Amino acid sequence: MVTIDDVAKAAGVSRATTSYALRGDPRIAPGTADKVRHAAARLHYTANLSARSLRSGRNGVIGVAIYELDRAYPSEMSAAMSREIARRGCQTIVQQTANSKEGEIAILQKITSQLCDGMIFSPGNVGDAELKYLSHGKPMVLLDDSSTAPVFDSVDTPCEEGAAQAIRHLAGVGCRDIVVIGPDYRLLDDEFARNGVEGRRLAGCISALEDVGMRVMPDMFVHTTWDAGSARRRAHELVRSGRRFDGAFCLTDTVAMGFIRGLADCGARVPDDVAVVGFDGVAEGASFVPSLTTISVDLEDLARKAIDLLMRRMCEDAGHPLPPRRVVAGYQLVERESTKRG
Amino acid sequence: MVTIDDVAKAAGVSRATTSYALRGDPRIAPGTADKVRHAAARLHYTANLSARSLRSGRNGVIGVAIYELDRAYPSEMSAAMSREIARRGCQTIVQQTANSKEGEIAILQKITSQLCDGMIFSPGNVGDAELKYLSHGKPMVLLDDSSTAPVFDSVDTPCEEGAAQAIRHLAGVGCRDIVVIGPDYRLLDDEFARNGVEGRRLAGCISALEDVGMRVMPDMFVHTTWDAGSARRRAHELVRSGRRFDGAFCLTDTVAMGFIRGLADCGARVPDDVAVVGFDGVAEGASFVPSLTTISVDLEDLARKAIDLLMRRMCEDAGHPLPPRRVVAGYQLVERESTKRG
DNA sequence: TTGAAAGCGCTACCAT
DNA sequence: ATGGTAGCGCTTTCAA
Repeated sequence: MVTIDDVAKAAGVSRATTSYALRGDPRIAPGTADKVRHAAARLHYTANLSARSLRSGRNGVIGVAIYELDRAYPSEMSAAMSREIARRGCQTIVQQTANSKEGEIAILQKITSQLCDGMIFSPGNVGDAELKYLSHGKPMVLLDDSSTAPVFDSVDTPCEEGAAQAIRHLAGVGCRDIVVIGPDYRLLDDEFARNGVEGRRLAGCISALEDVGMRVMPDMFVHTTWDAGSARRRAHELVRSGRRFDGAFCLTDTVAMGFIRGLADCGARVPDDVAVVGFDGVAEGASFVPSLTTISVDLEDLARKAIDLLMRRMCEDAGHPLPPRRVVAGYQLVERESTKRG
Repeated sequence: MVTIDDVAKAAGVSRATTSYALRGDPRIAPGTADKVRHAAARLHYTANLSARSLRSGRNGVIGVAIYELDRAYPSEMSAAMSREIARRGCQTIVQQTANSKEGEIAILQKITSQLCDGMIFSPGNVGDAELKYLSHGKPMVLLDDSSTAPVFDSVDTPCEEGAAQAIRHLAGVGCRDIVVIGPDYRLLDDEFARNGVEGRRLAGCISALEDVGMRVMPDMFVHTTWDAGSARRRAHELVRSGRRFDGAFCLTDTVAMGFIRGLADCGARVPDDVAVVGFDGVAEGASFVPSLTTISVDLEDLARKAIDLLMRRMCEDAGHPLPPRRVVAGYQLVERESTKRG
C-alpha cells in the first residue's frame, strides 16, 4: 500500500506539502506541485478514503438509497443521479434498501450516512424525526416526501399535473369511460397517504375528471400493487366483470404494461377498444407493443434539481440553516400508439 | 457525534473493553458486555466505519461495480447480489461504471476497492494485470471474465449451453431458416473476443446449428449493439432486404424485444411468421406482447456462486492463495408465446 | 478479565 | 511557500 508519506519522500517534500499539492491548493508553488503530482502518478498513489473521511469528514462520495434496484423506474433514476453526480466531479454509491433484514433505517445509519458526504433518499416508512438522527447530521434530499411539515429538502415527481394531463389526454382522444389503475380510492381519507405519490396522482385524476365533466365514481378506481403481474390480473378481473371502459390511466408504466398485457389476454385491443396512458416514461415503453403513451418524468431534470439542492445544503453555513425547499421535476406527455386512434 | 469513548464512559469501562464487548468477543464477561450494549443502545451509538476501516481494514461492505444501472439485466443482477449479500450479514454498495468521466478504472481504484472488503466486478476493457493493482489487493470476483489465463475468480453466464439450447428449441418448433441477432461473425477471428460473452454465445449457436444439420452461413448473423432501438432497426432492414427467415435467436432479451417490435412495425407476426428466443430472462419479458421465450439465467444462483467465491477468498490464508476458480451460473429455457406455434 | 497506549493515513492548524 | 505535528475514532497488542 503506497501512502502519502511514500509520495512525499519520492518528491522530496513534506507530507503536508504533498497533501496540499495533490488537492491543488494554490499556496503550493507550481513547480513543487508538479513534482508531487509526478511522484504520485509514478507510484500509482491514491488517497485512502477512510483516512481522508475520518480526518476531514468529506470524501467526495454521494449516496443514493433506493427502494428497489430491479425495477425500471428506480434504476433509471439511480443511473440519472449517478451521471449528474459524476458531472459535478463526485462519485456515487447506490444502495438498495428493500432487501436488508435490518431495513432501510439500518442502511441509512450504518452505511449511507457514514460513507458519504450527502445522500438522496426515497423514504418509505421512516418519519422525519427519525431521519434526522439517522442522517448523522449530513445533508439529505428526499424523493417524493409525504410530510405535511417538511424537515428536509425534497424533489417531487409532478404527480397532480401529470395525472391531470393524462386524464385530459384520454378525454381528448375520445374516451368517455375512464378507469384509473393503481390507487386505493379510500386513501383520500388518510391525511398522510393523501400527500404521498399515490394520493397526489389520485388527486390529479379527480380534479381533471371533474374538469372534463366526468362524474367521479369510486368504481373508476381499481386498486393494485405497482407490479406488472398484479396489474395483469386486475385487467382480467375488470374485463370479466363486464364493466365497460374505453380509457385507462395507470399509475406507473409497469402497471400500464401489465394491464395492457392483461387486456391482450382477454382479446381487448389497445388503443382501439381501450386507450392506455402510463406514468414514468421508462425506456421499455418505447418498444412495447403497442408502444406506450406516458407521462414521462424528466429524470435528468429531477437529478439536476436533487443534486442542486444537496450541493446547496452541503455548502450552507451550519449556523444559519436554510429552510427546507421543495421542487417538482419536469415532465412531458409522450404520445405513442397506446392512445393513437383513427 | 457519539463515539466509543462516550459509550465507555457511560458503561464505566475502558474503550478497549467497549470495543470487544460490542463485537461480541468472548473474553469479555457477560455482565460487562451487557452493560456496554445497554449504554450503546441508550446513546444510539454506531461505530464510525471510516475509523474502523482505517484501523482494521474491514467494514462489512461489499461492492458491486456494474456497467449500466438502467438496463434490466444488470439491474436485476445487482438486486440479486444485494439480496444475497444481505443474507450473509453484509452490506452492499453498487456503482455504475459507465458514466464516470474517469471511467471504470478510477471507480475501482478510488471507491469500490477502498470502501469495501471485497468486490464483484464486471470487467469492460481492463486487463487482469491492471485489475490486480486496482483491486488494492482486496478480493474480487469477476462476472463473465474473458481472460484466456484467468487471474481472478469468475462466474460466467451459461453462454454456450444457453445459446445452443435456444437454437435447438427453434429447430424443435420447426424453424428452418434461423437468424442470430446480435453477434459480429468476424469476432471469431479474435482470440480475446472469442472468449467474451458475445463470442461464447456465438460459438454455442454455431455448434448447435451444425448439430441440427443446418449449414452455417455468415449472413445468418446480424450484428447489432445490445439495445432495443438498434435491434428494431435491424429488423426493419432485414425484412426490407427480402431475406427469408422463420426463427430468430437474439443475444439478449432487450435485443429480442426491440427486434420483435421491429418485426411488428413491418407487419411480421411473432411467433407465426417468426419464432423468437431471447437470453437473460428479464422480468419484463413475461408481460411483453407476445411474452418472450428466453434462456433465463438463474440470478439467485449466479449471486450465490459469486458471493461464495468472494467469501472463500476473503477468508483465505494470504500465504497460500487458492488458484482462481471459474464457475457457471444455472439457467433454464422458459417457453412463452414468442415460440409457441400451432 | 480488563485497561493503556500505539497507530492506521490523512488533513489542517500553526510555525517558520 | 513549506514543514511539523496533533488528532479524527477505532482496533489490537501488550501488560497488568
